[in-house]
Amino acid sequence: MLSFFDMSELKDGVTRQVYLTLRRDILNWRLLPGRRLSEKDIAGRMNISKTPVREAFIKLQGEGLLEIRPQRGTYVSLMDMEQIEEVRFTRYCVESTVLSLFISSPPDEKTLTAMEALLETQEQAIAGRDVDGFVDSDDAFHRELFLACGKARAWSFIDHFSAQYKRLRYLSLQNYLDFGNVLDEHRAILSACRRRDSDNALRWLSRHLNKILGESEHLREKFSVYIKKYGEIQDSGAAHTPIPTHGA
Amino acid sequence: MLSFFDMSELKDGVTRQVYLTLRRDILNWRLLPGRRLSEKDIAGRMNISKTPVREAFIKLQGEGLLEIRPQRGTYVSLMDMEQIEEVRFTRYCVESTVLSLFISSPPDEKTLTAMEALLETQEQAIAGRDVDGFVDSDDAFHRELFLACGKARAWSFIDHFSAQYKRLRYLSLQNYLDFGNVLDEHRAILSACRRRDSDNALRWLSRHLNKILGESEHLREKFSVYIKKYGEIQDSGAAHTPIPTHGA
DNA sequence: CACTTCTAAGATACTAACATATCAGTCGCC
DNA sequence: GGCGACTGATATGTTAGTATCTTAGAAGTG
Repeated sequence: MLSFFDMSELKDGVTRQVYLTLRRDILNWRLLPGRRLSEKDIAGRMNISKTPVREAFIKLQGEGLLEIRPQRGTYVSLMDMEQIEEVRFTRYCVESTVLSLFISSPPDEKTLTAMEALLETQEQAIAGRDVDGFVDSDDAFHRELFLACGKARAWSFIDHFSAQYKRLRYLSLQNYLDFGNVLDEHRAILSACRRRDSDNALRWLSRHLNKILGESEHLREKFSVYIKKYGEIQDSGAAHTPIPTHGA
Repeated sequence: MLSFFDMSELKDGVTRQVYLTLRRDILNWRLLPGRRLSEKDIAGRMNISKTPVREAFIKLQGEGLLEIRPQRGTYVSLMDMEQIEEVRFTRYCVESTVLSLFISSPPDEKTLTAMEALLETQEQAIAGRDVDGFVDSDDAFHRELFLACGKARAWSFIDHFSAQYKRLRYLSLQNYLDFGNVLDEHRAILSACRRRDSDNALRWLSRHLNKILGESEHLREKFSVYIKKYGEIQDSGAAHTPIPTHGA
């Protein structure tokens, strides 16, 4: 319940601290889509001036997490389901190729061991109902795959514009508590890699990345106020309505 | 020879103008890799204050075109060949899938016509030795493909982190004047699309995107001062040496 | 001469104040 | 009552100046 203006630590760069704090709380759903943010307000709460806040806003806008309307206001982005789908598509295009690469090259025992270790980390996160820890080890699992193929930067490209995707994943995990399924999918992918069974590895990866969209149909109704609508008037509606903050 | 502080127009957003001006001149090679930029200096030349310059710097850093060293200085990024290679890899993963999609779905005559029109635009650019115009229509050609498949955002993701790739392409075109080859490749891809010949379309796409790396071997020697070195001391060397500006 | 310390210039990081645009609500006119 | 102009509050956009950090080079020391 520590709200988004914690400021317990600010060693390097105030701008960076603001950025990290806001980013975490948006992905956490402590700051809900559509919520209005104000440079002045946040600067005041954090006892800093507006400029670092403003710069953090700009960075977050670049990741699609904030929408800055010039001279009007800044809002936490609504969930753009079309964008999330295209992130998934892009990611699948790249990651399936990386997975094939990994399997077709000589199996890298060190990487396989590291990935197994991450699965154990995930198990622990499940036991502790630690959504954040689970999400971190999920990312680390996939990242390992890219690193093993010398595609670290390709991962960081994907990671960079996956912010909205991650926000949906967080919601999905919180609501369906399907941690175990994700873990099973990881196990299946890894096991197929060990067997050098490319077909099955790709099948499981596809299922793994697609699942979030399958679930999104269920989420769509329940969380429709947080989802961006097309075809309606773009400048009003849900984005402007005050939304209960349930956390501050 | 109009240098990078032109300021002929500044209708909306000073920050945006600074951003666009700097971005153009970096991709143009009017601002060379390794060159030092100063907030104060640019602000002074443009008769504006430092903040908009600073914000433009941050955006350009996000695209990998600038390197901001806190409290030290801001430099035009050196060419990071490994990053460019991974951009190419990522792009090929996505674009080959999009191309397959385009061919396997019913052929979209409107799109094919539009792409043919773009080829004519390219021909004109070649006739006029207009590198910028050529590059623009090159991008437009590929973008059309993504739009036709409903993957506009996927294109914008790729486009966003392709800045360094584009800079290398500009150099390659200026030095090898192989406009015609690029045009031929586009024609081959389009013609394969018309014949719904997926294999050949993909082969030509692969050749098209790979070419830049083949050429980069030749460029590596001639332009080595502009290329990022790994394994050396990261905090000194070429990046700091004053480099002839040949334009301002 | 080799090495350390000091210093001043100049870079980004940040602050505080001002400029400009937007919008909801109100006033006044019909 | 209905409708358009005005206005105050407040948002971001921009400016100018201050603070802090880094570094090159001078000065001092063995």
